[in-house]
Amino acid sequence: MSSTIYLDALTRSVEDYLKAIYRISDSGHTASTSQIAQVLDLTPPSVSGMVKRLSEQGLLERVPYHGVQLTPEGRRAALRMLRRHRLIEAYLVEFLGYTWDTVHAEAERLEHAVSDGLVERMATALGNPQFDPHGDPIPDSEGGIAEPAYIRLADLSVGETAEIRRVDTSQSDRLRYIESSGLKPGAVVTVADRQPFRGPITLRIGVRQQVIGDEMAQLLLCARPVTA
Amino acid sequence: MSSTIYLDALTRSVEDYLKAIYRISDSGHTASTSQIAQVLDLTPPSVSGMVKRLSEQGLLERVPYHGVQLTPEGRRAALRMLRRHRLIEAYLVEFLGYTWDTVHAEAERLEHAVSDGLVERMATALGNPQFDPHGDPIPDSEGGIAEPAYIRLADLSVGETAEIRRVDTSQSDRLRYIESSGLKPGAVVTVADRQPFRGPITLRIGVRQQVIGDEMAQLLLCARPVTA
DNA sequence: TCCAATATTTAGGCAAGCCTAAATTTTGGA
DNA sequence: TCCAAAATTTAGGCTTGCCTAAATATTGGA
Ligand SMILES: [Mn+2]
Ligand SMILES: [Mn+2]
Ligand SMILES: [Mn+2]
Ligand SMILES: [Mn+2]
Repeated sequence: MSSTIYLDALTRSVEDYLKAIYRISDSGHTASTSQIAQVLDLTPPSVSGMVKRLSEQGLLERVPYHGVQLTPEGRRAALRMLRRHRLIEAYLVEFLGYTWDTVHAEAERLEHAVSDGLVERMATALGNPQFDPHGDPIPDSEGGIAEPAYIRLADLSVGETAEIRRVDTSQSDRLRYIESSGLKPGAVVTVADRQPFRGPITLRIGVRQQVIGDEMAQLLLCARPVTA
Repeated sequence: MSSTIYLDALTRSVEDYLKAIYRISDSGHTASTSQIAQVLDLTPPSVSGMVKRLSEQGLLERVPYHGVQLTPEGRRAALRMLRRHRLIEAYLVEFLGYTWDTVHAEAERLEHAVSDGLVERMATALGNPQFDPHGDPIPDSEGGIAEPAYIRLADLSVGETAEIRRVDTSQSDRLRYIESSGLKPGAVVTVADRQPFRGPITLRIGVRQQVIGDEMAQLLLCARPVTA
């Protein structure tokens, strides 16, 4: 078997599969065929076939009918793609006038075409940022990643204050709404009211007030204030 | 038949075929199967098959056993790729520290992944340049291209003075040699001596003197001085 | 004019990646 | 415990794009 995998010989499809599987199985868990199919917008049989090939290549471990998990090699490849994707997003926003709601689609293609060298040049131009425009952490070039544990805004109690740090979506319409509501990463909010049954949440943002639904509140990842 | 071709639905392979055919058939001429195969580093049967598909798609006209020619649609697609390729090269050199001998390979991949929007943003950031780092003309976004008629340095006579404007190679070793000899676009040279039988040419570059072989002299495209 | 060398195409095959339809396995509720 | 619904895999097929080997067409020199 191939003991070393040449990460830069992977196809676009394979790279997107590995990213998807990484995303699904954030904590030691397993990714199912249908979850992968949903994320990549493919049919389950397509995923089933690809996943078999990837396990033969040593990029993931497969238990038929029970899902897959990345091997260390697969994980390395996935993190390499995440670094690329997020640095590209940051670069396009910083230097080429992109906005956070338009940058994802562009990065989704470019991530497969840039060289390692170009990625590092972009990182240098940006000053080696830790986070992309959505607050997603950027893995370092050795494949290390810091995944801070955030709380969803939907889980805060009335009276709590927190800073929005990360946004858990790449859908343009959601992102535009979040921005127009003043809820981008960096915003500090206080929960003024919460209606039961996943009802609307009323926030204080500075002097303003803003009501948001549960679906949006689930997307906003926050950190409680530094207990100085 | 499809009367309009969606240029942004072409595959990477197809885009590279069209560029290659455009390059080969610079003047109304025809591109042969083996020429295309050589440029793209493929076997003639592969080219024969692809070329048949492309002619069915209306991107080129094919006379079996006698070569192909781009249709207006095919030409449009080829020029679109040239614009992308050359603007990407210019951008990487201007803003990301690339050198002219390393930039081609990167652009060869990125040209297929960028969106029209990104290309135009790069063009704007650059101030809509007319030429890339190698002196290759950049087609405008409507598909117009100015191909100035240059003289090869190898065709200048003793005593003639000319400005180097364009370099007809993308090979890194050649480019590095040209740069180290002070023969980049912009350099003004005078032919001091020419040996017969495609022998070495001696140039004066300012106060310096430089001897180059015929192979190199063929790559350097020049303009005679403005006859003020 | 003819024929051998050269160029091109045709034939047949393969891998990657996708699909639909059918078969099989797992699972959760009665 | 059992069985129907849901999840997954298998079977079979298609397109793209490449290859090698064999057949065919073109061409230039004797
Ligand atoms: Mn992608
Ligand atoms: Mn992001
Ligand atoms: Mn290319
Ligand atoms: Mn160039």
